[in-house]
Amino acid sequence: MYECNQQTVTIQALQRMPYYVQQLRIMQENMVQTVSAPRIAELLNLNEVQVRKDFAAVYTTKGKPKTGFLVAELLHNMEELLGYYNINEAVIIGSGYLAQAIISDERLKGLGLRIVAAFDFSLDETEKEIHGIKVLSLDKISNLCRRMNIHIGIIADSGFQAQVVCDQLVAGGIISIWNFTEAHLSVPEYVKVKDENFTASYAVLTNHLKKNL
Amino acid sequence: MYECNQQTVTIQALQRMPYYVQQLRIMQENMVQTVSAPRIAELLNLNEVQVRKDFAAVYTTKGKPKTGFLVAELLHNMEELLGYYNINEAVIIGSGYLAQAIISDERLKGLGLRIVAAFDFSLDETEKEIHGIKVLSLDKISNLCRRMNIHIGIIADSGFQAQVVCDQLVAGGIISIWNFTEAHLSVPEYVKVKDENFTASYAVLTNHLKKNL
DNA sequence: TAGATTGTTAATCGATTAACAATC
DNA sequence: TAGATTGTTAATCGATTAACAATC
Repeated sequence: MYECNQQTVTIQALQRMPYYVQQLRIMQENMVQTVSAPRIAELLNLNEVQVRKDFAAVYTTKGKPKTGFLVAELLHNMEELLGYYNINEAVIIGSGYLAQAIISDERLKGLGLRIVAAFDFSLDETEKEIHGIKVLSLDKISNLCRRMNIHIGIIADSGFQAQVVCDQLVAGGIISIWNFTEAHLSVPEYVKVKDENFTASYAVLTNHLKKNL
Repeated sequence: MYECNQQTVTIQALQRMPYYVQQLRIMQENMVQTVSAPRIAELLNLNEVQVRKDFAAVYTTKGKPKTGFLVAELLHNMEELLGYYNINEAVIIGSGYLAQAIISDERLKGLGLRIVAAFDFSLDETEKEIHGIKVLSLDKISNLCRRMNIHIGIIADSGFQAQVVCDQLVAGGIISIWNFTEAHLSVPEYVKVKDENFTASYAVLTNHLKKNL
Protein backbone atom coordinates (compact mmCIF):
# COMPACT_ATOMS: atom_id res chain seq x y z
CA MET A 1 0.00 0.00 0.00
CA TYR A 2 2.47 2.62 -1.21
CA GLU A 3 0.16 5.53 -1.85
CA CYS A 4 1.39 8.96 -2.95
CA ASN A 5 4.97 7.80 -3.42
CA GLN A 6 6.25 10.37 -5.90
CA GLN A 7 9.84 9.27 -5.62
CA THR A 8 11.37 9.22 -9.07
CA VAL A 9 14.63 7.84 -7.72
CA THR A 10 14.64 4.35 -6.23
CA ILE A 11 16.33 3.78 -2.92
CA GLN A 12 19.00 1.74 -4.69
CA ALA A 13 19.75 4.58 -7.09
CA LEU A 14 19.78 7.01 -4.21
CA GLN A 15 22.46 5.03 -2.45
CA ARG A 16 24.58 4.92 -5.60
CA MET A 17 24.50 8.71 -5.84
CA PRO A 18 27.19 9.39 -3.23
CA TYR A 19 29.56 7.20 -5.22
CA TYR A 20 28.84 9.19 -8.36
CA VAL A 21 29.30 12.44 -6.48
CA GLN A 22 32.71 11.28 -5.32
CA GLN A 23 33.89 10.45 -8.83
CA LEU A 24 32.41 13.61 -10.29
CA ARG A 25 34.21 15.73 -7.70
CA ILE A 26 37.51 14.16 -8.64
CA MET A 27 36.80 14.92 -12.28
CA GLN A 28 35.83 18.48 -11.54
CA GLU A 29 39.05 18.99 -9.61
CA ASN A 30 40.92 17.72 -12.64
CA MET A 31 39.06 20.18 -14.87
CA VAL A 32 37.27 17.39 -16.71
CA GLN A 33 34.14 18.92 -18.24
CA THR A 34 32.24 15.90 -19.49
CA VAL A 35 32.02 12.23 -18.63
CA SER A 36 30.44 9.21 -20.26
CA ALA A 37 28.33 6.53 -18.59
CA PRO A 38 30.73 3.71 -19.60
CA ARG A 39 33.59 5.56 -17.93
CA ILE A 40 31.79 5.94 -14.60
CA ALA A 41 30.51 2.38 -14.86
CA GLU A 42 34.07 1.17 -15.25
CA LEU A 43 35.29 3.13 -12.22
CA LEU A 44 32.51 1.89 -9.94
CA ASN A 45 31.97 -1.63 -11.32
CA LEU A 46 28.45 -0.84 -12.41
CA ASN A 47 26.45 -1.49 -15.55
CA GLU A 48 26.61 1.42 -17.99
CA VAL A 49 22.87 1.39 -18.67
CA GLN A 50 22.26 1.67 -14.97
CA VAL A 51 24.56 4.67 -14.75
CA ARG A 52 22.78 6.29 -17.69
CA LYS A 53 19.41 5.79 -16.02
CA ASP A 54 20.65 7.13 -12.72
CA PHE A 55 22.02 10.19 -14.49
CA ALA A 56 18.75 10.65 -16.38
CA ALA A 57 16.97 10.89 -13.02
CA VAL A 58 18.86 14.06 -12.11
CA TYR A 59 20.12 15.80 -15.23
CA THR A 60 18.64 18.94 -16.74
CA THR A 61 20.63 18.67 -19.97
CA LYS A 62 20.54 15.39 -21.87
CA GLY A 63 23.77 13.60 -22.54
CA LYS A 64 25.41 14.08 -25.91
CA PRO A 65 26.30 10.97 -27.93
CA LYS A 66 30.05 10.53 -28.20
CA THR A 67 30.64 13.21 -25.56
CA GLY A 68 28.68 12.23 -22.49
CA PHE A 69 27.28 14.31 -19.65
CA LEU A 70 28.20 17.62 -18.07
CA VAL A 71 30.21 16.94 -14.91
CA ALA A 72 29.38 20.23 -13.20
CA GLU A 73 25.66 19.92 -13.81
CA LEU A 74 25.41 16.29 -12.71
CA LEU A 75 27.39 17.06 -9.60
CA HIS A 76 25.28 20.05 -8.66
CA ASN A 77 21.99 18.28 -9.24
CA MET A 78 23.06 15.21 -7.32
CA GLU A 79 24.29 17.23 -4.38
CA GLU A 80 20.98 19.00 -4.38
CA LEU A 81 19.02 15.76 -4.60
CA LEU A 82 21.06 14.37 -1.72
CA GLY A 83 20.29 17.45 0.31
CA TYR A 84 23.92 18.44 0.71
CA TYR A 85 22.98 22.09 0.57
CA ASN A 86 20.60 21.79 3.49
CA ILE A 87 21.32 21.58 7.18
CA ASN A 88 19.55 18.73 8.92
CA GLU A 89 19.29 18.71 12.67
CA ALA A 90 19.28 15.43 14.52
CA VAL A 91 19.42 13.94 17.99
CA ILE A 92 21.49 10.94 18.92
CA ILE A 93 20.81 8.28 21.52
CA GLY A 94 23.99 7.11 23.21
CA SER A 95 27.23 8.79 24.20
CA GLY A 96 29.72 5.97 23.75
CA TYR A 97 32.31 5.38 21.08
CA LEU A 98 29.82 4.83 18.29
CA ALA A 99 27.86 7.96 19.15
CA GLN A 100 31.10 9.90 19.30
CA ALA A 101 32.20 8.44 15.98
CA ILE A 102 29.01 9.71 14.37
CA ILE A 103 29.06 13.07 16.13
CA SER A 104 32.64 13.76 15.12
CA ASP A 105 32.35 12.32 11.59
CA GLU A 106 33.60 15.07 9.32
CA ARG A 107 31.95 13.55 6.25
CA LEU A 108 28.50 13.74 7.82
CA LYS A 109 29.15 17.27 9.05
CA GLY A 110 30.09 18.21 5.52
CA LEU A 111 26.80 16.77 4.28
CA GLY A 112 24.81 19.01 6.59
CA LEU A 113 24.16 16.77 9.56
CA ARG A 114 23.99 18.77 12.80
CA ILE A 115 23.58 16.74 15.95
CA VAL A 116 22.07 19.07 18.51
CA ALA A 117 21.73 16.79 21.50
CA ALA A 118 22.72 13.38 22.81
CA PHE A 119 20.73 11.25 25.21
CA ASP A 120 21.87 8.68 27.70
CA PHE A 121 21.12 7.27 31.12
CA SER A 122 21.82 10.09 33.53
CA LEU A 123 24.26 8.30 35.82
CA ASP A 124 25.30 11.37 37.72
CA GLU A 125 23.37 14.58 38.03
CA THR A 126 25.94 16.74 36.30
CA GLU A 127 25.04 17.07 32.67
CA LYS A 128 28.08 16.18 30.67
CA GLU A 129 29.10 17.25 27.19
CA ILE A 130 30.75 15.36 24.36
CA HIS A 131 32.26 17.20 21.44
CA GLY A 132 30.41 20.30 22.50
CA ILE A 133 27.05 18.53 22.58
CA LYS A 134 25.02 18.25 25.75
CA VAL A 135 24.23 14.75 26.96
CA LEU A 136 20.72 14.79 28.34
CA SER A 137 18.61 12.30 30.21
CA LEU A 138 16.66 9.86 28.05
CA ASP A 139 13.28 10.98 29.31
CA LYS A 140 13.70 14.33 27.63
CA ILE A 141 13.76 12.95 24.08
CA SER A 142 10.19 13.62 23.00
CA ASN A 143 9.98 17.10 24.43
CA LEU A 144 13.25 18.30 23.02
CA CYS A 145 12.59 16.91 19.54
CA ARG A 146 9.16 18.49 19.51
CA ARG A 147 10.34 21.82 20.86
CA MET A 148 13.33 22.09 18.52
CA ASN A 149 11.49 20.68 15.53
CA ILE A 150 13.96 17.86 14.95
CA HIS A 151 13.09 15.12 12.49
CA ILE A 152 16.12 12.80 12.46
CA GLY A 153 16.94 10.42 15.30
CA ILE A 154 20.04 8.25 15.54
CA ILE A 155 20.02 5.25 17.89
CA ALA A 156 23.71 4.63 18.42
CA ASP A 157 23.83 2.32 21.41
CA SER A 158 22.49 -1.17 21.95
CA GLY A 159 22.26 -0.71 25.68
CA PHE A 160 18.74 0.67 25.58
CA GLN A 161 15.32 -0.77 24.89
CA ALA A 162 15.48 0.22 21.25
CA GLN A 163 11.74 -0.04 20.65
CA VAL A 164 10.98 2.16 23.66
CA VAL A 165 13.46 4.78 22.52
CA CYS A 166 12.08 4.53 19.02
CA ASP A 167 8.53 5.12 20.23
CA GLN A 168 9.67 8.22 22.08
CA LEU A 169 11.41 9.53 18.99
CA VAL A 170 8.27 9.01 16.94
CA ALA A 171 6.21 10.66 19.68
CA GLY A 172 8.59 13.63 19.42
CA GLY A 173 7.97 14.04 15.71
CA ILE A 174 10.97 12.16 14.33
CA ILE A 175 10.31 10.67 10.89
CA SER A 176 13.78 9.41 9.88
CA ILE A 177 15.52 6.95 12.20
CA TRP A 178 19.08 5.70 11.78
CA ASN A 179 19.13 2.48 13.77
CA PHE A 180 22.52 1.07 14.76
CA THR A 181 21.06 -1.53 17.11
CA GLU A 182 20.28 -5.12 16.16
CA ALA A 183 16.62 -4.68 17.08
CA HIS A 184 13.83 -4.64 14.56
CA LEU A 185 11.85 -1.45 15.06
CA SER A 186 8.11 -1.19 14.50
CA VAL A 187 7.10 2.26 13.31
CA PRO A 188 4.14 3.95 11.63
CA GLU A 189 4.29 3.84 7.84
CA TYR A 190 5.26 7.51 7.54
CA VAL A 191 8.49 6.89 9.48
CA LYS A 192 11.57 5.63 7.64
CA VAL A 193 14.02 3.41 9.50
CA LYS A 194 17.47 2.94 8.02
CA ASP A 195 19.06 -0.04 9.73
CA GLU A 196 22.79 -0.26 10.27
CA ASN A 197 22.83 -3.69 11.86
CA PHE A 198 26.43 -4.69 12.51
CA THR A 199 25.47 -8.24 13.46
CA ALA A 200 23.71 -8.72 10.10
CA SER A 201 26.69 -7.29 8.23
CA TYR A 202 29.05 -9.49 10.18
CA ALA A 203 27.02 -12.50 9.02
CA VAL A 204 27.85 -11.63 5.43
CA LEU A 205 31.57 -11.53 6.21
CA THR A 206 31.69 -14.83 8.08
CA ASN A 207 29.45 -16.57 5.56
CA HIS A 208 31.90 -15.66 2.82
CA LEU A 209 34.73 -17.03 4.93
CA LYS A 210 32.93 -20.28 5.53
CA LYS A 211 32.32 -20.79 1.83
CA ASN A 212 35.78 -19.81 0.66
CA LEU A 213 38.30 -21.11 3.14
CA MET B 1 29.82 -15.45 -13.94
CA TYR B 2 28.89 -16.99 -10.58
CA GLU B 3 30.57 -20.36 -10.85
CA CYS B 4 30.63 -22.83 -8.00
CA ASN B 5 28.33 -20.75 -5.83
CA GLN B 6 26.88 -23.42 -3.56
CA GLN B 7 25.20 -20.94 -1.29
CA THR B 8 21.74 -22.19 -0.49
CA VAL B 9 20.95 -19.09 1.51
CA THR B 10 20.70 -15.77 -0.30
CA ILE B 11 22.47 -12.77 1.13
CA GLN B 12 19.09 -11.23 1.94
CA ALA B 13 18.02 -14.30 3.88
CA LEU B 14 21.37 -14.37 5.63
CA GLN B 15 20.87 -10.83 6.87
CA ARG B 16 17.43 -11.67 8.17
CA MET B 17 18.84 -14.53 10.25
CA PRO B 18 20.16 -12.39 13.13
CA TYR B 19 16.65 -10.99 13.58
CA TYR B 20 15.23 -14.51 13.77
CA VAL B 21 17.94 -15.53 16.22
CA GLN B 22 17.02 -12.64 18.46
CA GLN B 23 13.34 -13.56 18.54
CA LEU B 24 14.07 -17.25 18.98
CA ARG B 25 16.33 -16.50 21.94
CA ILE B 26 13.58 -14.56 23.64
CA MET B 27 11.22 -17.48 23.07
CA GLN B 28 13.71 -19.97 24.39
CA GLU B 29 14.18 -17.88 27.51
CA ASN B 30 10.42 -17.96 27.98
CA MET B 31 10.41 -21.75 27.63
CA VAL B 32 8.48 -21.56 24.36
CA GLN B 33 9.14 -24.83 22.52
CA THR B 34 7.62 -24.19 19.12
CA VAL B 35 6.88 -21.19 16.94
CA SER B 36 4.93 -20.65 13.74
CA ALA B 37 6.00 -18.68 10.70
CA PRO B 38 3.04 -16.27 10.92
CA ARG B 39 4.00 -15.42 14.49
CA ILE B 40 7.60 -14.55 13.62
CA ALA B 41 6.42 -12.71 10.52
CA GLU B 42 4.15 -10.60 12.69
CA LEU B 43 6.93 -9.75 15.13
CA LEU B 44 9.39 -8.73 12.42
CA ASN B 45 7.00 -7.25 9.83
CA LEU B 46 7.90 -9.89 7.29
CA ASN B 47 5.89 -12.05 4.93
CA GLU B 48 5.06 -15.43 6.45
CA VAL B 49 6.01 -17.37 3.30
CA GLN B 50 9.39 -15.70 3.37
CA VAL B 51 9.89 -16.74 6.98
CA ARG B 52 8.91 -20.31 6.12
CA LYS B 53 11.41 -20.39 3.29
CA ASP B 54 14.15 -18.93 5.43
CA PHE B 55 13.45 -21.55 8.10
CA ALA B 56 13.43 -24.31 5.48
CA ALA B 57 16.98 -23.30 4.54
CA VAL B 58 18.28 -24.23 7.99
CA TYR B 59 15.97 -26.71 9.66
CA THR B 60 16.65 -30.41 10.09
CA THR B 61 13.10 -31.24 11.18
CA LYS B 62 10.22 -30.05 9.02
CA GLY B 63 7.61 -27.84 10.57
CA LYS B 64 4.39 -29.44 11.78
CA PRO B 65 1.10 -28.01 10.50
CA LYS B 66 -0.83 -26.30 13.27
CA THR B 67 2.21 -26.44 15.58
CA GLY B 68 5.09 -24.80 13.76
CA PHE B 69 8.84 -25.22 14.14
CA LEU B 70 11.13 -26.27 16.96
CA VAL B 71 12.60 -23.15 18.56
CA ALA B 72 15.71 -24.84 19.95
CA GLU B 73 16.58 -26.51 16.68
CA LEU B 74 16.05 -23.43 14.53
CA LEU B 75 18.10 -21.38 16.94
CA HIS B 76 20.98 -23.82 17.05
CA ASN B 77 21.09 -24.28 13.28
CA MET B 78 20.94 -20.55 12.62
CA GLU B 79 23.66 -19.79 15.10
CA GLU B 80 25.77 -22.43 13.43
CA LEU B 81 25.03 -21.07 9.95
CA LEU B 82 25.96 -17.59 11.15
CA GLY B 83 29.21 -18.93 12.49
CA TYR B 84 28.47 -17.89 16.05
CA TYR B 85 30.28 -20.95 17.37
CA ASN B 86 33.49 -20.04 15.60
CA ILE B 87 36.09 -17.49 16.49
CA ASN B 88 37.05 -15.21 13.61
CA GLU B 89 40.18 -13.16 13.82
CA ALA B 90 40.32 -9.80 12.13
CA VAL B 91 42.45 -6.70 11.76
CA ILE B 92 41.13 -3.18 11.82
CA ILE B 93 42.39 -0.10 10.06
CA GLY B 94 41.98 3.01 12.16
CA SER B 95 42.17 3.77 15.85
CA GLY B 96 39.61 6.53 16.22
CA TYR B 97 36.14 6.51 17.68
CA LEU B 98 34.66 4.26 15.03
CA ALA B 99 37.46 1.71 15.33
CA GLN B 100 37.09 1.78 19.10
CA ALA B 101 33.33 1.37 18.79
CA ILE B 102 33.86 -1.78 16.75
CA ILE B 103 36.67 -3.11 18.91
CA SER B 104 34.69 -2.68 22.09
CA ASP B 105 31.35 -3.81 20.65
CA GLU B 106 30.13 -6.55 22.98
CA ARG B 107 27.68 -7.91 20.43
CA LEU B 108 30.42 -8.58 17.90
CA LYS B 109 32.64 -10.10 20.57
CA GLY B 110 29.78 -12.40 21.51
CA LEU B 111 29.49 -13.46 17.87
CA GLY B 112 33.12 -14.54 17.78
CA LEU B 113 34.87 -11.53 16.30
CA ARG B 114 38.40 -11.15 17.65
CA ILE B 115 40.28 -8.09 16.51
CA VAL B 116 43.94 -8.90 16.92
CA ALA B 117 45.57 -5.72 15.65
CA ALA B 118 44.80 -2.16 14.68
CA PHE B 119 46.67 -0.11 12.10
CA ASP B 120 47.15 3.61 11.82
CA PHE B 121 49.63 6.24 10.80
CA SER B 122 52.49 5.94 13.25
CA LEU B 123 52.64 9.53 14.42
CA ASP B 124 55.05 8.87 17.23
CA GLU B 125 57.43 5.97 17.55
CA THR B 126 55.87 4.54 20.69
CA GLU B 127 53.41 1.84 19.76
CA LYS B 128 50.18 2.63 21.49
CA GLU B 129 47.39 0.30 22.54
CA ILE B 130 43.62 0.71 22.49
CA HIS B 131 41.40 -1.64 24.45
CA GLY B 132 44.31 -3.99 24.82
CA ILE B 133 45.01 -4.12 21.10
CA LYS B 134 48.30 -2.94 19.65
CA VAL B 135 48.13 -0.12 17.14
CA LEU B 136 50.70 -0.83 14.46
CA SER B 137 52.03 1.12 11.54
CA LEU B 138 50.04 0.78 8.33
CA ASP B 139 52.90 -0.69 6.35
CA LYS B 140 52.78 -3.85 8.41
CA ILE B 141 49.29 -4.89 7.29
CA SER B 142 50.14 -7.48 4.64
CA ASN B 143 52.85 -9.17 6.63
CA LEU B 144 50.87 -9.47 9.81
CA CYS B 145 47.74 -10.77 8.10
CA ARG B 146 49.77 -13.33 6.20
CA ARG B 147 51.77 -14.40 9.23
CA MET B 148 48.78 -14.69 11.55
CA ASN B 149 46.50 -16.18 8.92
CA ILE B 150 43.86 -13.48 9.24
CA HIS B 151 41.06 -13.32 6.70
CA ILE B 152 38.84 -10.44 7.82
CA GLY B 153 39.80 -6.80 7.45
CA ILE B 154 37.84 -3.82 8.75
CA ILE B 155 38.49 -0.39 7.28
CA ALA B 156 37.16 1.91 9.99
CA ASP B 157 38.58 5.31 9.09
CA SER B 158 38.09 7.50 6.06
CA GLY B 159 41.40 9.22 6.55
CA PHE B 160 43.34 6.71 4.48
CA GLN B 161 43.55 5.91 0.81
CA ALA B 162 40.96 3.17 1.09
CA GLN B 163 41.88 1.45 -2.16
CA VAL B 164 45.56 1.32 -1.19
CA VAL B 165 44.73 -0.14 2.20
CA CYS B 166 42.33 -2.56 0.55
CA ASP B 167 45.00 -3.77 -1.87
CA GLN B 168 47.34 -4.41 1.04
CA LEU B 169 44.67 -6.38 2.86
CA VAL B 170 44.07 -8.50 -0.22
CA ALA B 171 47.81 -8.96 -0.63
CA GLY B 172 47.88 -10.19 2.95
CA GLY B 173 45.30 -12.88 2.28
CA ILE B 174 42.18 -11.08 3.49
CA ILE B 175 39.02 -12.27 1.71
CA SER B 176 36.27 -10.51 3.70
CA ILE B 177 36.42 -6.72 3.96
CA TRP B 178 34.12 -4.59 6.09
CA ASN B 179 34.35 -1.15 4.50
CA PHE B 180 33.20 1.82 6.57
CA THR B 181 34.61 4.38 4.15
CA GLU B 182 32.65 6.04 1.37
CA ALA B 183 35.06 4.73 -1.25
CA HIS B 184 34.16 2.09 -3.77
CA LEU B 185 36.71 -0.70 -3.50
CA SER B 186 37.88 -2.77 -6.45
CA VAL B 187 38.77 -6.31 -5.43
CA PRO B 188 39.31 -9.71 -7.06
CA GLU B 189 36.11 -11.73 -7.41
CA TYR B 190 37.02 -14.09 -4.58
CA VAL B 191 37.03 -11.18 -2.09
CA LYS B 192 33.76 -10.06 -0.52
CA VAL B 193 33.34 -6.40 0.42
CA LYS B 194 30.53 -5.46 2.78
CA ASP B 195 30.04 -1.72 2.56
CA GLU B 196 28.87 0.31 5.53
CA ASN B 197 28.71 3.65 3.77
CA PHE B 198 27.37 6.24 6.20
CA THR B 199 27.04 8.88 3.50
CA ALA B 200 24.82 6.56 1.43
CA SER B 201 22.68 5.73 4.45
CA TYR B 202 22.40 9.39 5.33
CA ALA B 203 21.04 10.00 1.83
CA VAL B 204 18.13 7.67 2.60
CA LEU B 205 17.29 9.62 5.77
CA THR B 206 17.39 13.05 4.18
CA ASN B 207 15.53 11.90 1.09
CA HIS B 208 12.68 10.72 3.30
CA LEU B 209 12.68 14.07 5.06
CA LYS B 210 12.54 15.96 1.80
CA LYS B 211 9.57 13.94 0.59
CA ASN B 212 7.62 14.04 3.84
CA LEU B 213 8.08 17.43 5.41
C1' DT C 1 -14.07 -32.59 12.45
C1' DA C 2 -12.53 -27.88 11.44
C1' DG C 3 -9.15 -24.90 10.87
C1' DA C 4 -4.49 -23.24 11.53
C1' DT C 5 -0.31 -24.02 9.51
C1' DT C 6 2.81 -26.32 6.53
C1' DG C 7 5.56 -26.91 1.90
C1' DT C 8 5.66 -25.99 -2.84
C1' DT C 9 4.40 -24.42 -7.28
C1' DA C 10 3.03 -20.50 -9.89
C1' DA C 11 2.37 -15.47 -10.31
C1' DT C 12 3.95 -11.01 -9.37
C1' DC C 13 6.97 -7.40 -8.89
C1' DG C 14 10.79 -4.50 -9.43
C1' DA C 15 15.36 -3.87 -10.58
C1' DT C 16 19.02 -4.86 -13.71
C1' DT C 17 20.67 -5.82 -18.22
C1' DA C 18 20.34 -6.49 -23.25
C1' DA C 19 19.11 -4.86 -27.69
C1' DC C 20 18.92 -1.36 -30.97
C1' DA C 21 17.77 2.70 -33.42
C1' DA C 22 19.14 7.63 -33.11
C1' DT C 23 22.83 11.08 -33.06
C1' DC C 24 26.84 13.74 -32.54
C1' DT D 1 32.16 8.94 -42.71
C1' DA D 2 32.64 5.66 -38.86
C1' DG D 3 32.02 4.63 -34.43
C1' DA D 4 31.36 5.82 -29.64
C1' DT D 5 27.72 6.99 -26.92
C1' DT D 6 23.07 8.22 -26.04
C1' DG D 7 17.94 7.16 -24.66
C1' DT D 8 14.42 3.86 -24.58
C1' DT D 9 11.95 -0.29 -25.21
C1' DA D 10 11.99 -5.14 -24.36
C1' DA D 11 14.00 -9.22 -22.07
C1' DT D 12 15.98 -11.17 -18.14
C1' DC D 13 16.66 -12.17 -13.57
C1' DG D 14 15.91 -12.91 -8.85
C1' DA D 15 13.40 -12.11 -4.88
C1' DT D 16 8.97 -11.70 -2.82
C1' DT D 17 4.25 -12.92 -2.53
C1' DA D 18 -0.02 -15.46 -3.73
C1' DA D 19 -2.42 -19.67 -4.31
C1' DC D 20 -3.54 -24.09 -2.85
C1' DA D 21 -3.39 -28.85 -1.75
C1' DA D 22 -1.63 -31.60 2.19
C1' DT D 23 -1.63 -32.47 7.17
C1' DC D 24 -1.70 -32.39 12.01
